[in-house]
Amino acid sequence: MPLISLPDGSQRQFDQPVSVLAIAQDIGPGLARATLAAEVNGKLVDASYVVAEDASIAIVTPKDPKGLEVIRHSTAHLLAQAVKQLYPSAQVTIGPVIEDGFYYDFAFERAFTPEDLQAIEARMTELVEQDLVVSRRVMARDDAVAHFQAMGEEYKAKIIGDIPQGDEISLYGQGDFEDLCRGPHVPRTGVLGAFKLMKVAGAYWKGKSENEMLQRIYGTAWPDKKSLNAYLTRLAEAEKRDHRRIGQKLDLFSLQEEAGGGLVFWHPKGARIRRAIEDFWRDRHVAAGYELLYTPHIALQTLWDTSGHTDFYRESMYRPMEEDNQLYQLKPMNCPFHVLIYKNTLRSYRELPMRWAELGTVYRHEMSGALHGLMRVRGFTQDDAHVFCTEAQIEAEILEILDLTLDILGSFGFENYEIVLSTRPEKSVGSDEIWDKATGALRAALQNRGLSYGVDEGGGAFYGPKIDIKIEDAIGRSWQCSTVQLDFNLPERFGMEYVADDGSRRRPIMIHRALLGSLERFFGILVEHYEGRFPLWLAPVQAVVLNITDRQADYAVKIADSLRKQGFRMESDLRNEKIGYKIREHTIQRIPYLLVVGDKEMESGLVAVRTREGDDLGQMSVEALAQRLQSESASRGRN
RNA sequence: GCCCACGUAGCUCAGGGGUAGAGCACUUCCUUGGUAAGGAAGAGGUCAUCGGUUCAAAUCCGAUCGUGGGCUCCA
Repeated sequence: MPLISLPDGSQRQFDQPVSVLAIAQDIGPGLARATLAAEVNGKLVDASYVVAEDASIAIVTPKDPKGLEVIRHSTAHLLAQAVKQLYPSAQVTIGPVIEDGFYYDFAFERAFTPEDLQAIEARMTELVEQDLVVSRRVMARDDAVAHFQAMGEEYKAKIIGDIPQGDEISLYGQGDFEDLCRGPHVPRTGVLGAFKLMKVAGAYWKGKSENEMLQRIYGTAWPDKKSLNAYLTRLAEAEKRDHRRIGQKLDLFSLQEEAGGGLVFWHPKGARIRRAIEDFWRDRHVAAGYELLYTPHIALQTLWDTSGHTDFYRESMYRPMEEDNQLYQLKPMNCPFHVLIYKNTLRSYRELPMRWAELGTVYRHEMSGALHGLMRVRGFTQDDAHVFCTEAQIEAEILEILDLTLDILGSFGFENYEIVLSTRPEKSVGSDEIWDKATGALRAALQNRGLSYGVDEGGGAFYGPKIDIKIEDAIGRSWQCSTVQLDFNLPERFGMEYVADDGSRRRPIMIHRALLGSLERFFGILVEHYEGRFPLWLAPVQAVVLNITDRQADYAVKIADSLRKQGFRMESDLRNEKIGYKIREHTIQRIPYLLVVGDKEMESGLVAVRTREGDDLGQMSVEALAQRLQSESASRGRN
């Protein structure tokens, strides 16, 4: 006689055990049709699940995030069924739900082709039309192993072997296909349909590179066609913002095959933006009490032995080069160099904290397959800084760093952050006391500024806890750029000291921090964030003067020169082309202001101003325009 | 590093065992036109590199390099 409590607080009494579906039916036929699964006392179950006792129940429909997960998971099964029908020798492995969709890994003697994907997708659609009933059954563990082995599904058998003893082994069947699965699943294949197979890729069994390579098929699935199309549109939007594409069109940077992979060439326009970024970065750092350093690009390998990099980081370092019977190492990091400067003289507690920053270019031999536009490169410039301080100064220094970070990121239009505090991992150096104190200081600093943050327990580096800050871009993607890490290791390895007020020698705390991460990567993110429409203070060309006929050529040049002398980045386009053509071209180049000069402007001594958004601001004097540019530039796009 | 795909003019791409194609960009000429593409002509390519198969290779095969999507990695 189950008494069912619903989320709205209402209750329903049933004479005998009832299925979730029957309960939904009892509430309304519309709900029954939409029922995918249910949460019974907080546990996610199938629609066919029978409730025998009193319970609180929430029906899961496609509108529910959990419903969407069920749809994606069931679509993954649908994919597996279609693959097994078309390619019986393929073995199924795992098929989890991921962000925006799902994938399924198969062991198959060859790679799936795009044509295969089309065939599989078509078969999936047929299976949806057949509206197969999805049913669940439970099997004893040994029986299940034997069952899958008999079917030739070695991987499934292995997976069951890894399921803890005592756990229920459930199988889901639909038509001729049955798969090991925890569930839950949709009641019928007919409720699926808004899906698309996206791509094939290789993936290692269990994600380990020493294991065999499987064929992974990625797909996306949604409650309805409208959501699917919205998602596909979103993907197309993201592709339009691709920094590689925009970088090419706006002539910002390139990667050169003749130079090697992962090495960035900044073209004049990209370099202008970079300089604007760097100038701003330096000014803010000096204002925040940092000293700016320059250090070499190579150093004796023995330095990297001391720092421990040749032990921990060898595979990412370029091979050393030999000179004068000594090995020199291209630097993958700047830290040891800053440490050397620290150690150049005896330090007093009176000097601490010391804040040293450097735009330091480093080289890391990233795996060829990992390279990606500007986002993952082999030579890049870190906006690196190291703060050396006493234990007592940690919290105050972290506060300073957080303030500087949020100020700088905000200036680039990033106002939403996701902050994670990572604590001590199992393998680590340093005493319990220092870890507790340091982690507490990080936490206190975050709380002091009222910042909400997550905690990644055990996610810190072996040498100290850290705070990572992810920024959210214009289309909601998040990127990790900033990191603040405490380091108990390098000061130890290098024997760093300072003389305390009691005359004793103490070890300083070292804080590593980068705000932008790598200039190359941050630039790539900026390009995508602004879709190449850089705010005025960053725009490589802030305004271009366009003459209508040759008669105004001298006047156009005069206007451009005048503004250039006032510090604006100007161009003039005197080509013998129609004004419409020039406007189109420079609008596509995303130049913020187009200054049109014809006979009328020349006579009145004004310019006609048009923005890249297409707004006509009318005529104005050069002085008025300069003032406008000045204040817009100074605001950095903030109101 | 591993799996798959791709590499043709500055760019975007078509073609494909028998003398290399388009659009845009570029150059020259005509046009001097008021807010997103005026017209004509011309120039431009060892078809990524190296090797193999073939009477003949841009095309087929292999290796290398690079690019893309994943995996892995990312103190």
